[in-house]
Amino acid sequence: MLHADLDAFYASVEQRDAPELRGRPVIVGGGVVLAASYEAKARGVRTAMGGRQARDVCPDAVVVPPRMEAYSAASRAVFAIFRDTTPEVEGISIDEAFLEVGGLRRIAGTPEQVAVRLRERVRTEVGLAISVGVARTKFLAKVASAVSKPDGLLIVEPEQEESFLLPLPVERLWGVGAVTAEKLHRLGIRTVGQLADLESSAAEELLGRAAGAHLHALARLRDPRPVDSTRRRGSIGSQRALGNRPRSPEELVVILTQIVDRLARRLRDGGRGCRTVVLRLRFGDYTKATRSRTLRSASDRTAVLLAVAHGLLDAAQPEIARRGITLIGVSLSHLVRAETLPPELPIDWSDGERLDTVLDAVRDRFGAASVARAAQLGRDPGWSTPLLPEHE
DNA sequence: TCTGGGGTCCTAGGACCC
DNA sequence: TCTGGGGTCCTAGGACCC
Repeated sequence: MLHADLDAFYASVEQRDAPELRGRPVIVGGGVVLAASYEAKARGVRTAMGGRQARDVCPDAVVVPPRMEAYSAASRAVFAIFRDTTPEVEGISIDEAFLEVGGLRRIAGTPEQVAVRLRERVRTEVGLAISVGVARTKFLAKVASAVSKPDGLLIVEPEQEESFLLPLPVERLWGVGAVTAEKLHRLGIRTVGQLADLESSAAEELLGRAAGAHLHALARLRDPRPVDSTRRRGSIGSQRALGNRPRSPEELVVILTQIVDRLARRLRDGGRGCRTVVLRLRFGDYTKATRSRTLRSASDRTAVLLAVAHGLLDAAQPEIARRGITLIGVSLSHLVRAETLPPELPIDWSDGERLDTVLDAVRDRFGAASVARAAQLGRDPGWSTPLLPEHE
C-alpha cells in the first residue's frame, strides 16, 4: 500500500502560485495558523498556533489569507493522478490518500516504481511536492510517509517492520493524541515497542475497549484494514468562531441561518440528504456542548433543516444567555443518498406562497415554534441568503 | 497556547422492543 | 409482583486527525 501525503499543502500551493514566496517562511491563516511552509516550521511555527504567537517566533514570515478554492483545485488535480495510478484510492483528507498497488506489478511495476512515478507526476503536472510511504499495511505506510518528509519516499519492507516501528515514540501511533500519550507515559510507556509488550487486556483497561485493542494491535504490527475506495462522507458541518463579545439572540439567529443555508446547498450539491441535525456550541468559558435532533425521514430541504436547527437554538438560548457564547456551528449527519429520500412533498413551486406550503407540510413533524421562526426569516426581504435553493 | 474549520470514531445512559 | 437477556435507536460528550 502507498500512503501519499502532500507536504505543507496550503503553504506549498501559495509558494507555487507566488514565486516571490519561495524560500521564505509562509504562514497561511490569520487568527490561527492553518499551514506553515517548511521555512516557517524551521523557525518554530506550528499548525494551529495562535497568529500572535506565530508572528512572535517568526517576525519575517509572510502571512497570507487562505484560498480554499485554489487548494480544492490542486487537490482534485492530485487525486486525478492517484486514480490514474490505481482504481483503489481511499481519500483521507484534502491532501492525503491510500493507494492499493499490490495488483499492479505486471502492468505498472513494483510498488517502489509506482511510487517514484507518482511523485514525479505530481511534481511536474501539479507543481507540488508529495511524500510517499510504502508498506504492507495502512498504518505502516502512513508512518513511513511521515518519517520520509519533506519530499520523501520511504519503503518499509516486511522484514524491516519491527526495527522500523518499535523504537518510535507512542505519539507516532495514529490515534494517540495528548490525552492518550499522557495516560501511557504515566505507566512509563514511551515507545511503540513498550506498548506492544503489554497484554491487550491491559491496554484495553487503560485506554478503553476499542481504542486499547486497536492501538495495541497497531503496536504489534497488526492492521487488517484494506484500502476502501467506496467510503463516503458520513457528515458535513460548518461552524463560526465568535470571539468573546456578547451576542444577541437575533444575531445568533442570523448566523445560524447563514450556516444552515450554506450546508443545505452543499448537501444537495453532493446528492445527499440527512437525518440528524447537530447544533454545536462553545460557551464563554470555552467548554463545548452539542444539541441534536434526528428526523423520522431524511431531508435535503433548506426550510426543514432550518426549522430543526432553530428549534435547537431556541431551546439553548437561556443557557447561552447565562454562559455567553464563543462558537456556533451545525453538523448534518446520518447522510443518505438523495435517491433514497422520501418522495418530494407536494409543493407547487409556481405558487407565490410556496414557503408557507413547505412549512405547513413539515409543521407537525418539526414543531410549530421552530417553523414559525423559519417562516419569519424566510419572509424577511432584507435577508442576506436565500432561504430556498436557487434552482427552485 | 488564549484558542480555526473540517471531519472520524467510540462510549455510555435511557427509551423502547421482543 | 418482581425480574432476564439481547438488540436498536437516540442523545450527549470526548478523543483524535488534518
